[in-house]
Amino acid sequence: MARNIRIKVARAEKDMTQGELAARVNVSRQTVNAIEQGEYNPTIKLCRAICRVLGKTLDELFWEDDDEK
Amino acid sequence: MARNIRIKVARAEKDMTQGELAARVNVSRQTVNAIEQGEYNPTIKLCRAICRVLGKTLDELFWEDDDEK
DNA sequence: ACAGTTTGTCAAGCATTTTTGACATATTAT
DNA sequence: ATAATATGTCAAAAATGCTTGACAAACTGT
Repeated sequence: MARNIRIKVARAEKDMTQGELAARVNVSRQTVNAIEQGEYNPTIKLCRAICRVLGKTLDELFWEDDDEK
Repeated sequence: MARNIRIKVARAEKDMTQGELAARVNVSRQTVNAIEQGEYNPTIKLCRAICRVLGKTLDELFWEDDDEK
């Protein structure tokens, strides 16, 4: 699964740590880390929450052209 | 959780049944039905697969302004 | 009215996300 | 160099997406 560098960048733009983002979207820090590392697929609900906090759209943060898997 | 009428519409535009869409994205028909009924949150991977088959973007099919939850 | 297809729904079980707690490494500032 | 914060990672358990099989209700065409 692909690492999601875009979340990391968007987080940097907001000067936010993984822990802060995790708190804002009500998940554990490990979950945010795992998503950035591309270790598993979050639910659409969590993706939307992350987008709202980071001020981005689903397409900007979570679209991928290549069929994973 | 909100019913997703947009998938139903996009499916109709492609003249595709729930069963056909399910086969194309490798999930069960019940899963597609449950998503349209808004009964649970699919993973982002499944959302992307649905978007590719229906020729839509994540924002078009899966964005929601109101915080569900 | 009838047959065939599509959709909605239920329940039990399997698969994977997510949590919790913990620890090592990396980074930043003093 | 030291302390403090941030990140990466592991393992076991909890939560929830998803499957399978089945059946009723709704829709379509003949």
